[in-house]
Amino acid sequence: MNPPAVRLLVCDDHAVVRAGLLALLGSAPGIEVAGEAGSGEEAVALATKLAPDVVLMDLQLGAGMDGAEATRLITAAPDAPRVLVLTTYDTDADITRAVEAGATGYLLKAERPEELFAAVHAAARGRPTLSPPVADRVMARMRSPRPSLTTRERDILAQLTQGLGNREIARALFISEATVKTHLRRIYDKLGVETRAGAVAVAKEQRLLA
Amino acid sequence: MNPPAVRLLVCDDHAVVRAGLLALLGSAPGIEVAGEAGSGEEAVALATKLAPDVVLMDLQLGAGMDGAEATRLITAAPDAPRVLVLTTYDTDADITRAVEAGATGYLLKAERPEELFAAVHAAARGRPTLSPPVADRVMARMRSPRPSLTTRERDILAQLTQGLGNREIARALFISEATVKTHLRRIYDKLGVETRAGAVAVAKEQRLLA
DNA sequence: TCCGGGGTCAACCGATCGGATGACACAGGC
DNA sequence: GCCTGTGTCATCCGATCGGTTGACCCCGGA
Repeated sequence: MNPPAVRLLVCDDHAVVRAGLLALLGSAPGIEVAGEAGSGEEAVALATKLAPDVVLMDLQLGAGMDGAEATRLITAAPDAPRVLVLTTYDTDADITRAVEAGATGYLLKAERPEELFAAVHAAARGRPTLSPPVADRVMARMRSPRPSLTTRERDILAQLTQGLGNREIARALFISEATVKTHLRRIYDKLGVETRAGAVAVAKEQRLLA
Repeated sequence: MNPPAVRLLVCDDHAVVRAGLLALLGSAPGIEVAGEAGSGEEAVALATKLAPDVVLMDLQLGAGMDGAEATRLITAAPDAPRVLVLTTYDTDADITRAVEAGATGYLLKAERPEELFAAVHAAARGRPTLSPPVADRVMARMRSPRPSLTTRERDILAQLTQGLGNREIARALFISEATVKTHLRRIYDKLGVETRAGAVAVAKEQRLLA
């Protein structure tokens, strides 16, 4: 006799995609779709109410709570369900945030459906799954120590992406222009750029900010 | 007796999403999924080979041909199928390019599945469908004459997002620095920013390029 | 305890940018 | 034929930025 089906909660803000996932997963062997959520808030609520085995979570959820935050809240509960992230992007920042938030696995939407089914089952047993491109990035990160920015540098960068000048950034963060310049220099070095425009481009490209 | 089912070709580069759409649409009344494509090139080829009534097209297709280009090629053929764009984004640039490429409708993935079914049937009969947010943007564009950049201004902006200085941009485009500055000034005015960093941010944010 | 990383600040200088203005050529539309 | 939009170029100047160097404080780990 087969083990009981994995009870699954699907969270994705795009109704069409969500409906597609429900239709797809509903027909998968050994998987039972327990519910669906269109926002992070809803996912957190339903995770408690429905007590599924696995939550399939998109990271980009439009307005409101994002997928990483929802994952954090869901996995914080005692006897929490496993969270399997299913998203489009494989940037370092996204992966890191998801894993730190307690995700059990990280799958790309570009993955084959069979891989998704397998990952859901694996997650139910607490076994992690990473899409190959994601695994590559994790490995690469291991090898190259830390290309990441400090908290303060991210603050500066955030202001920079608003198009503010040094004086305005200084005022916004209650520090001197000199300090702003110091941070900017380090940011340029870390990002491998020479100008503020380049820094903004890299920041947006690699999603370095929330 | 019912009319024959609408024959549909689904194009999306994310295998999981594509499989979900197939599962979803396969169970919809009056719709028959004729095939699926994971790239623009494949979609163009299958559009000819399968001669579907409607092609459901994602705009972001990762590497290779993008959805707009595929739409252009598909609709260029005599007796071509209708192309219904189904995507995540509702930026002016995306909408404009899709419509210019010959799309019959523009739906967001956030739309309800029933709307998608209705839009597919509408498209089969040549009737356009626009998601409400998309319609809003089109209307807004009608009212405010010109928020768009000229070809040359986009060239400049593209260089700017590489973090290049005025001199480098000038050399790259074989024009003088003075000309670069003139274009930049107009770009700033159009985008409502004051600095190059701000311009890059807006460009990335609103996907004004590529 | 010493050391290193993170965060803060200062002063100086050359290079670059942004602002303002004016000009010319060419295209297409009225 | 005129006018508008686009693309090109120039000059001048003040403001800002980027580069460099040096410094101080705090904290936590070796």
